[in-house]
Amino acid sequence: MPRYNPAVIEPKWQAYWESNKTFRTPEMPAGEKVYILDMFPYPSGAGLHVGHPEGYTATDIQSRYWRMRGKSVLHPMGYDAFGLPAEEYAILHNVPPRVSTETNIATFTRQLKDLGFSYDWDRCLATTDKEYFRWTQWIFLLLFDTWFDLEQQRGRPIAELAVPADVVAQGQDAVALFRDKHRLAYQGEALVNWCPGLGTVLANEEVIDGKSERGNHPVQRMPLRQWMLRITAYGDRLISDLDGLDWTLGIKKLQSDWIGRSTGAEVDFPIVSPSEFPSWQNNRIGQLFQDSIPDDVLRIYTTRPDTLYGATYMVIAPEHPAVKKVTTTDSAAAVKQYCDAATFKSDRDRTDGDKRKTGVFTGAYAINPVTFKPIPIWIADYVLIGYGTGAIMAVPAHDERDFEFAKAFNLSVECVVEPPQHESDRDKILNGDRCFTGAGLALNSGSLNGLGTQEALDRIIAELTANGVARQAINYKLRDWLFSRQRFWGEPFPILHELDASGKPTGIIRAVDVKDLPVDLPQLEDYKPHGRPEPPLAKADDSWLYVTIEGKRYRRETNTMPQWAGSCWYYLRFIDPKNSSAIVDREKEKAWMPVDLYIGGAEHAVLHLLYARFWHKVLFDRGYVSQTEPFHKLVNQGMILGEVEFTGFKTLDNQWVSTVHTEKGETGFVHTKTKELLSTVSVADSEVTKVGDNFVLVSDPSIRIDSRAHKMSKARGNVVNPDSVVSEYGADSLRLYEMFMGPLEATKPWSTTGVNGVRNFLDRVWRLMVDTHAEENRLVDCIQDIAPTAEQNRVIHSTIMAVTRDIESLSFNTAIARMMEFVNFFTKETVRPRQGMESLVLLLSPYAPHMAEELWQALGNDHSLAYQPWPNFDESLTRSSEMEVPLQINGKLRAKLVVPADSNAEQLEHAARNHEKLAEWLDGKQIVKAIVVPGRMVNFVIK
RNA sequence: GCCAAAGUGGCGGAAUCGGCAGACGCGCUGGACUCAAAAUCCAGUGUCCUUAACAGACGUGUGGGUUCGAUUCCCACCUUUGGUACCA
Repeated sequence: MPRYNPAVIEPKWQAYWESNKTFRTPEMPAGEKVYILDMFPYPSGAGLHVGHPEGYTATDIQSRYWRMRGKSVLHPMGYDAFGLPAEEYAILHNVPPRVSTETNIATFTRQLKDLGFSYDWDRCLATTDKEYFRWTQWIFLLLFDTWFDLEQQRGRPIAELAVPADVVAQGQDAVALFRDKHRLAYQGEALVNWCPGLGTVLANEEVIDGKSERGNHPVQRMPLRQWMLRITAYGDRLISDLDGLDWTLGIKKLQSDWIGRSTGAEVDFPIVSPSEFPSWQNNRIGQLFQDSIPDDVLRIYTTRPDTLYGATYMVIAPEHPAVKKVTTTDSAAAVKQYCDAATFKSDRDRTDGDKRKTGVFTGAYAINPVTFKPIPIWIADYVLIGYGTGAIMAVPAHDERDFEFAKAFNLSVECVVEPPQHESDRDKILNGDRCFTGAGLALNSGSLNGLGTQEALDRIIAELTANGVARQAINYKLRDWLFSRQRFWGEPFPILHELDASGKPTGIIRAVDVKDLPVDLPQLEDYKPHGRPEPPLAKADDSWLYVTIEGKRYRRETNTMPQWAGSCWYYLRFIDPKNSSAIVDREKEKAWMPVDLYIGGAEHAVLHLLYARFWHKVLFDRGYVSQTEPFHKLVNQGMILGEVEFTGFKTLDNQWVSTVHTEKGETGFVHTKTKELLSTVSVADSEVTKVGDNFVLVSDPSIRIDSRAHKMSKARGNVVNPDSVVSEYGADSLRLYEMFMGPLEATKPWSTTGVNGVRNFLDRVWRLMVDTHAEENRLVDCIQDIAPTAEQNRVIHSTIMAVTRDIESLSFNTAIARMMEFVNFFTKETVRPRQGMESLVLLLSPYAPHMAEELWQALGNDHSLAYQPWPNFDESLTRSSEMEVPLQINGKLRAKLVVPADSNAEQLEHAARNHEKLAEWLDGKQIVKAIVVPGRMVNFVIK
């Protein structure tokens, strides 16, 4: 047989697997199941990136391993294909997004198949498939049909929502609007990034410094009718259910911080004159705190109601509805100017860079409901309209932000929490010259005086609740999910807006009947934005846009769903991809869920995983899935960087500058002292050397050189294309290399010589078994049907043991190292027992499946090894009869001792005391203590 | 600023429980084979000092600590990477 040639072997086995449907998954698991899932890719025009095969190989190894261990394995692949790039491409080239998407999917599929992944391709799906998004729309309708019962903490059908009698009395339309307000999918006004220059709405990521990323046009924030999903209702469950998941603590914390639950109180501050206050207060006593905010108050949210006595001013967000109402005529001009400026800043810009506080006084005052004193109402953009009530009480003595603002605008600071004795700067704090945010004893706080922070908190909430001016409240940093996009290439909403005789919306909406799903996208001639903040679907023909049902005319919803929608439930569809009567068959769902192992990039740690968990919980509440959580174990693979590069810096007159004297300026790297712009120069390996911890120029060691791996990017020109790696080294080498680079979770640099190294290993495996000099298929003569020697057995069985253990703990790099040791050992053996060779082939098969199949065939087997039982090991054969034990004196290694492996502590100590090399160390010394760990070491403590 | 992860040879990395630091691979050096080269095979390869050799000292970002013994545990600090950004 000839030399190892992946270009021949790999297509051969890919064709074999495909035509034999080797990896077809049964409808229902037979015996134990395991569901192993990749985060499916967005099929971009650039094709597969070397980052993709990293996670995909890891899951493929797991899948192939568990098949050989006899489990039913579900291992599917699909495409997250709705989204912006296809639409941008359409605008640029006038190609319908569906066409470019299908081209890209074909490329991705070809590339994935070239890598030999064992997906059940019959289950492949794309979120853009009509039969798929039909069910995405169906789930939206389920969200639309669900309200959240706070008492029961679960979603229930909208029909079960109790409608108050006074609403019922107002008639059918009132009832409909009441229900619409409680649905998990509801319409609301939300601020969007409207870019008049581009004539479109932009995502937050597309806005940089208040300008559009493309074209640098100003972007304005304006409210627009949007579909929202009430994810906040599930906030508590999304936090508490993290407990049972096998995810890293880091990701769990990230999610729980993102949800950001806080507890505190809502408090009403009346906007009345001091003389009106007593009557306002009297009216409130004994009253229930209302959901709707009365006209004469500012409602605030605080986590520290115990500091209420220290509230010396109030701040409302520039977008707060009360701005117009409270602003006095004298302040009107300044207020308008400030608020207008704020609309041109995104949340991010407001907080970016220096944190100098800005604000403007409204001229108005509110009454502090505990001190009864009037306090000024300010407008400042450090208060966000989207959190809490969009208004705060400012307690500068005990909140850093308020303190900064108070100092900037010379507002009074009153200390109401006495810091503990050990706190530094106590006097300053008590004088209001420093801010203190910790817990302490209440001070200058009426009935709270002397109470600890927690007691004061409980007491004040109780008092104010009794007085009808406050109530306990919970808030989340997490906002309701803005679910609509003013884009073409997404799922249309299955929603109709009723029109009156003149064609105006009546405000009444209805869901498209389930039997009429899917609502397909209309054909459009032109995808370009039209200059109004309105979605492109509004340009569809009337035949698509308008619908008449039971004599009423409706206009279709023209927003589309965001890219997240399709990825929220694809893991369910893989279980039953062809089902035409349900999202997934309930029995199959019960049998296959949850996903046992989910591997993907860390960039989805928050949003995708949070959104999918939310949908899953709604499906659970409504009885469509059997478990509360979809993804049992989650692993994030690390990023693969480009090759390590050495970079030096030079001035314009070509003088080297050591990296010690460089820093990042606005337009590039500059000299620390002169601020002169420097050019970066790539330096060859041979021109640098390491001195101490740094690399320096060989020609001038005073010049330090930067050494690092950068993210792969087109601009830098360090992108590695998997296709070219496959054609040069083979898919098995690529797979093996990506697993050998280091731990799966780690960020690691690419290295072409490293790929060469694993290819070299595969060549050695080949030559271990195949006679490369023979013309025909022939094994080497060393392979014999003979029992392994004890030493060979030790290698065989300890390799099986280690590789098995490492595969289960996802430590693929060390598993490969063990197989290399195996090959190094047997290469030297002139007699190679067939059984040992077969074990190696099976161990290697999840990593390098093509080569393994080829060798398996060469060893005389006539069908695929995909379901061949995983080799067993006998632990007793891994142990040798003798072992080497280190001997230490005072913890330092001084000698080594060969003893029978089963020596006990006594024998070990005895042998150690008589070891001739230790004699010189022990001579004239006294052994104070002997530490003997059988099978490990001996240590004598001497004096 | 805050949160998280990580710092080990020339490089990527390894080291189940606190017990021989540097497995495995790359690179490098030498040797065998060859007319020669490639390929392959074999051997060596942390630093320093010394030696004919054995041996020895130092060594896992830095500084402390706990321990018979620390890459591993504790404290403080430095650096890098990723995330986050006034959430009251």
